[in-house]
Amino acid sequence: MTQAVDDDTGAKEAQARRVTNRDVAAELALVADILQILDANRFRVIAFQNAAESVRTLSQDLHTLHAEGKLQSIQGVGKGIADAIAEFLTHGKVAEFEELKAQVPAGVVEMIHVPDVGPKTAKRLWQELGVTSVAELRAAAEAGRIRVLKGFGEKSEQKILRGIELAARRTRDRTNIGAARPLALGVVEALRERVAEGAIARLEIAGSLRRWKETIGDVDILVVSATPQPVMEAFGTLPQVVSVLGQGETKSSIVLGDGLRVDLRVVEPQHWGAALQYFTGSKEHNVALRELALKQGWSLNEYSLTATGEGEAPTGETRYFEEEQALYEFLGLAWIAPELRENRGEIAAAAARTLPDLITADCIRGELHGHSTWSDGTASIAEMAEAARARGYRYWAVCDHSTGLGMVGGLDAARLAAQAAEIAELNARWEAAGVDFRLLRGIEVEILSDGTLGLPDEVLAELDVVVASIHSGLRQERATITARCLRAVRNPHVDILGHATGRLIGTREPSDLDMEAVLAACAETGTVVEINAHPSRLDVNDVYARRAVELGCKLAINCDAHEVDGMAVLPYGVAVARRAWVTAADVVNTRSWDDVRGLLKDRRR
DNA sequence: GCCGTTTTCGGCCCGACTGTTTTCAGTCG
Repeated sequence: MTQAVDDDTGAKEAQARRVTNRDVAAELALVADILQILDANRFRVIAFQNAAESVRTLSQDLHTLHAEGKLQSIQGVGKGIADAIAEFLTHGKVAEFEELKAQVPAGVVEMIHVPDVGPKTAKRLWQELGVTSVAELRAAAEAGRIRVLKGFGEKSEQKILRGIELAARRTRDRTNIGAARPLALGVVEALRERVAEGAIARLEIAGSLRRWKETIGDVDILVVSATPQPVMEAFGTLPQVVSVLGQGETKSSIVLGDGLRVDLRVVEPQHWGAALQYFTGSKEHNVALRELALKQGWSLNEYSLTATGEGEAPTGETRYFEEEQALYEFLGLAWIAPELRENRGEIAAAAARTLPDLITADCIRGELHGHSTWSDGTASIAEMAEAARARGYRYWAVCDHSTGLGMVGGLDAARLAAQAAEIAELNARWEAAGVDFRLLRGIEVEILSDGTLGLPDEVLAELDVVVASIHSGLRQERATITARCLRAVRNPHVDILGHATGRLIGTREPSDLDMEAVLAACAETGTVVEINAHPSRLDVNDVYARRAVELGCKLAINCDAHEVDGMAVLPYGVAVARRAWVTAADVVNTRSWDDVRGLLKDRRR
């Protein structure tokens, strides 16, 4: 359809079409920062922060919701913010926000992202010293110009310089879980080695790592110890430590070499349940839980419940919980798995006893996407199969790249036939030996730029499993890449849509796909949606996986292994599924191959 | 600015640590 563009309205609207959920979330967060510096009502600030977070984790596209007049259905978005979002979507900016931005230099907003510099500090340094950027902040601190201000001293300057240093050290705000988890486990191991036998009675990694969030802000370690002091000292002097941010009687913070911050908290045994709950979060879950407690007449903190006098218990009565589950039960809730604690309906479900029976890693009976030296893998098919068997799998699909992905020397029909002979030979050997394991013939077929596939249909039809993925042209415009993806999904031979958005966490943005349309098409055609378990991908993510199941899709959790150790990432994929409220029944590769085959699209084999 | 098995108005979670103070504000989680 073509339309005359007779003024700049059309151009603006064309530009506005490129506004993404992420853009809106960033804008709302920026407004929250500015409002903080301007010392606005703190609840107004929180409202913008909440709205930003809701938009950021939204599964549906804002443009769609706007067109349907449903912006206010987003949690934390009322009339005011809905109107602002609508204005941003159509015009690319919001008049009211532009006025706010004009009041505070962008560099001052950046300053509040320096650790230990908050809105109050940034505002004073800006207004009293004329500091308007992080660079100027560093210069002022180095020149000793900050200590002259009332309430600041030499240590304040050092703290600011250290904050700038730490901010520069970390390449991004959050660390990928695939990097953070081994680092955290290493800290725990080193800590245990350096304290006396029995000094640590209980220990758990809490925080976003316990919730298996895809990126980790910092690591929270919770400990019960009769002798906290030596534990604290050992923690502060671990070999991994590059900086000690603080050390008190019950709380210490350190920074590791790559900038990851680790907090250690020591609590008494009777506080364990409340403390573990508290430090596991999320903040949003905790706020909702405390509100629920207040309605029942109890104030909740990291130690206990204390009666407010509003309920039946006398004011000041205190309840302690040695286990987390007892705390949840006291509030009338089933225990909630950490992965669900994001305030996405889990508290209501726990109250109604309708929480899902979440999938676990040992439910996985085989995988439907992995590579070998036939394309860009580092191990032979036989080696990969042995690794799969060692993990207790009953089947593993050899899905090397097809032609159409130049750099990895993908398989054409002839090489695929040659590969089939190798697979058949291995399968025959196991069958003769009575081994309950089989390799599946598969392909990771390239979705070409127009939505056609890297191999012809008649070749795909012979295979057990066809995974279709996009590896290039990821930056195509929304309508183009969506149509391309839909065409592949509608191919009757495509069983699984591989790593749909193509994102690489922290380094490559997801494609601008209309995921609602893609997932709906997967549901309609019976195309299985992959959760790619590689921690740099985790694609689809928890939000889309949950939406996929809501729309009626089946999922597959695949490691996309390129080496024998590549199957070790399975827990990350399972965690995405758990965060998406997924049960074993939603995931095809929790079943035997005979059952999986019946669920796949192409039934002509 | 948002929101409602207390409410369309009046709430909106709670504590540790730090640095600079002589009682607390700021920051963070």
